Amino acid sequence: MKSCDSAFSKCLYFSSQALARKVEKLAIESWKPTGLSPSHAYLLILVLREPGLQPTIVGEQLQLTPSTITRLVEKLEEKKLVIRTNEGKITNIYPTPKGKAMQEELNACLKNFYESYSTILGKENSARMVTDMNVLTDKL
Amino acid sequence: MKSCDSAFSKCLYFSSQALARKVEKLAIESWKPTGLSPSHAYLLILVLREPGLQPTIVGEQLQLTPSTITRLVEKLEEKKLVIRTNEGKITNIYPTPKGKAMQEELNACLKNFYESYSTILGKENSARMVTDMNVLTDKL
DNA sequence: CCCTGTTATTTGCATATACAAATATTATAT
DNA sequence: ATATAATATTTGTATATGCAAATAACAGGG
Repeated sequence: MKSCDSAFSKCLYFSSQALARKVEKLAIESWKPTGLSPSHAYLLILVLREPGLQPTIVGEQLQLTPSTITRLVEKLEEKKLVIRTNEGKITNIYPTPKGKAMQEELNACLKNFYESYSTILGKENSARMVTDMNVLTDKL
Repeated sequence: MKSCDSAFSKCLYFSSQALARKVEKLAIESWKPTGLSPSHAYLLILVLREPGLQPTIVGEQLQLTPSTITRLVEKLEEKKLVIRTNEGKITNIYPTPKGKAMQEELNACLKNFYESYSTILGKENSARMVTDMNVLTDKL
């Protein structure tokens, strides 16, 4: 069934949830080669770009709560892709060598993911939607 | 932090997830008076409109998997808002009197929710986004 | 220098959701 | 009529996420 035919097709809750789930599925597929879920992958990309990043900052960047960040980092630590150091109340997250080794692959997957949806939706089309959605998010 | 300032603000995964979470929060707030989560509320609204609806149909309407529907219905059954009847492999979901009694309230919350986001985002603006998102979802 | 409030992070608990397998029923083909 | 395929639903299990409370560290005022 197409989502535009649903009884709630005019409802923002429905459309945003449905879209997010569809996109997530596509993302999971794109990141499968890395063995990471999308959110883990995004987190790792962040700390690869800026080693030593604090959980709070990561949370802001990914728009996730601190507790969620803790859980994500724990997983990445188990996989030996990042390490946490603790000084006072401040935690810093660094990529391990094993994590650094994934940089190329992660960027490739990010690109693949981007290609896959912009091929389906059209480059301008999807770019416009992305910025529009960000505007909505920031207004809410 | 604004989502348009995130490192991944150009990424559909990020934008759709962030938007969905924000909208969900707003929805939770809107449906709080009913004591139901948004998805439970939407399910109940559906079976109130069309008593006897089958889980499969509900799943299509809400774009959720059958197992999720089972779990949602279980909760609603615990709360005595719906009942399931079973004939062969077919299950029908009916609202109970207690469920029917909520109809007004549910519609009011639905309206409130709609008002709350269309006030923030503008009526045409949000309506356009909703249809655009549905188009994306159906293309993916 | 202590007390109090603020900030950073983690933990306990609860939730919605999905996938894959199990179960049960119905339809179809030979 | 029986075997096989298709369909509808449920169950077991795993996941990401959030809230509220706990913990820990730091900052400022008296």
